[in-house]
Amino acid sequence: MSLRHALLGLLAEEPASGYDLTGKFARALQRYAWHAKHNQIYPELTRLAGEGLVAVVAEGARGRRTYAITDTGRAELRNWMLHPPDVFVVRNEFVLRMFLLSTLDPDEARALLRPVAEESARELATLRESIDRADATAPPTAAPELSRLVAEYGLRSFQTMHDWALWALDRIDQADGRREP
Amino acid sequence: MSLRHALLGLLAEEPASGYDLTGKFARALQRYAWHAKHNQIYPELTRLAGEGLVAVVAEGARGRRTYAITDTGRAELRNWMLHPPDVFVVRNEFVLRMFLLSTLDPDEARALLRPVAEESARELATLRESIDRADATAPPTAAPELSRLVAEYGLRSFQTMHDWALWALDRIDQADGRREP
DNA sequence: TGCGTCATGTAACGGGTTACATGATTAT
DNA sequence: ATAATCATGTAACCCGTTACATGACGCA
Repeated sequence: MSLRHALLGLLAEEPASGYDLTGKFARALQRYAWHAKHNQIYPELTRLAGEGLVAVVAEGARGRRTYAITDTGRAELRNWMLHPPDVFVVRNEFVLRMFLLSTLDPDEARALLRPVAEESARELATLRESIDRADATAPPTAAPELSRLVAEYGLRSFQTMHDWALWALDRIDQADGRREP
Repeated sequence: MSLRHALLGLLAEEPASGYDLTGKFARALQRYAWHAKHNQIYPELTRLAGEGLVAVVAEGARGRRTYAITDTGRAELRNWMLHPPDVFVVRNEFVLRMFLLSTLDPDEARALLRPVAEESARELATLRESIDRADATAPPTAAPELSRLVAEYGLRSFQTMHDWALWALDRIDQADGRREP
């Protein structure tokens, strides 16, 4: 059950409402870490509050409830972080599709790989920009910015995907006896 | 519903029993593409057979049933492959944990990153070995080996993870004002 | 004969998706 | 006024996990 720990983790940074958290998933987490929508987030927040892991710290307009993590919640999050499972279960539809590329013929494989090369380049540019912006605003002597680490991981992952897609396209061309200028 | 397409894809290569397919998931797919166990695979095969996408082509000892993909099944697989979704939903607990590294202090983050560096190195070595073995046995003028492509993707992904973990450890050390010899 | 592997299943439960549903506030 | 955004929820269904369950075959 990773959703609750994702929520606890986000609330450990700063208090937020279900709506805010939904936005954070959509903007930051869902591209490479975890995906959830409001209809899953709201009931889970209610459950977490019932268990005392989070608490409502403010109520605003339109029924908005701002949650904050409690000490119990922090302890639960810490415990979860410090005890990772031995093996991580992977379920990645993109990689599955790449795995099954061999069921297609070369032209079709190329048609699938080209958008991969393009989209990874776009993601890469977006991430690079937001990292550069963050690096520039933070003072150079700042405390260890641990959140910078995962951004770098994302960056490198998209770079890898991009390089690989270009390599794969090239290899298909060669095996196919064709050359592109 | 990717499981059925994973099964169709594996059966597109060669006929297999539920037991065989369970083994393929455990050995090949589950580390980076898709995960499923026998209790999910057997019922799905029954369903696929009911819909005419696969068919039993042999029955052996101990109730073993060998399935093969049908023309209908091939058409369904092809259609699925050629129509990828606009956005891929990602749910990766490992990356989520890296995302939440910033909720820990530097010593704890280091303790989590060290095994990452080690395990990715091991995975890398295993994959490299099996790729080299496959490259060596295949004739150099062989037809486009599309299945070689995803192996390369796995290789590069683990390399990226490894390099990143070492970089992250180093960066934490620096920010922490410490040096390791 | 007994252990390991091959081989297949069922049932209950929990997590995640799709679809449905409502209403307040703010900006134009 | 009215559209966009903010803000929260419920219910049915499907997929995946955990636990339970059984038995045949091959080898030492």
